[in-house]
Amino acid sequence: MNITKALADSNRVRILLALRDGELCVCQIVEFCALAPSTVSKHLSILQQAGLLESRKTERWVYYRLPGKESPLVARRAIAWVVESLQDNPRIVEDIQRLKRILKAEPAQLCKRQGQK
Amino acid sequence: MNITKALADSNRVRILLALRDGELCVCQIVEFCALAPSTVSKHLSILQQAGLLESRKTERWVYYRLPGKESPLVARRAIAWVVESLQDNPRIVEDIQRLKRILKAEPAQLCKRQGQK
DNA sequence: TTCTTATTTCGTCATCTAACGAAATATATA
DNA sequence: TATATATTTCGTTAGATGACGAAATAAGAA
Repeated sequence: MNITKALADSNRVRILLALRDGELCVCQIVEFCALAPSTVSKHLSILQQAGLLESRKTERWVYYRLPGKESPLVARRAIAWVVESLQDNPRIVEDIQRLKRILKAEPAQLCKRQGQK
Repeated sequence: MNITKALADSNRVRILLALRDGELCVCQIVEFCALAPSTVSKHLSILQQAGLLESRKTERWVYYRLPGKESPLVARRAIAWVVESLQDNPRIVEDIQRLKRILKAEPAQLCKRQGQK
């Protein structure tokens, strides 16, 4: 099934957990993952295809978020399982810390235009 | 993580659901999957490695089963999710029907020695 | 012991996948 | 208009994965 394949890559799982506290735009996720934008874009598309992410576009930026209460239960349960299973994982805990730093320290660095607003 | 990778292959997921009603020996799983024994053995080992299966050996036969209540919660939740998500899936429903036929029709055909007992 | 059966391990091959950079697309600014 | 920024699409490549058959291992039965 789509969902299990989407969850089989660790970078994709990390992205899901990074979105736990709210949406992020692609440049922020790219910075978080430390991967090429094209690679991240592909990961995001696989997650969205599986119903594990939703997105909205504003001006030049695309924001991704976890599916809301209207979304299919299968996907939401999968995410719930991932979050419960991994939120105490050392790697993930460190990820979240680092994400907070990224968001605080350099909002203007990531999306250049966005920072100026 | 191990579990998500183990769930990423559809034959492995089918095996998990086939074990929902109780343990099966490898020959029965081989028949069910219609794959080479070596392939099935590898799948079973991956599932067991991930904590999604347990096994016991009796005489010449190895029986695999879903993890019991003593087993780690993470694995049991993953299986619960898989079962809930897929038990109504047409392919899986057909799988279970076919499994029942396999178990009834040719117990002696599968494991030759076992059938004679 | 030798033979049969059940399962696993190993080596090989074809296919899948994640990574990248280059180019295409979209949108806003100069 | 041209330029800059943000994201996606495409083509390529290295490495992972699933399939098989042959051989190894385990455990009775002849």
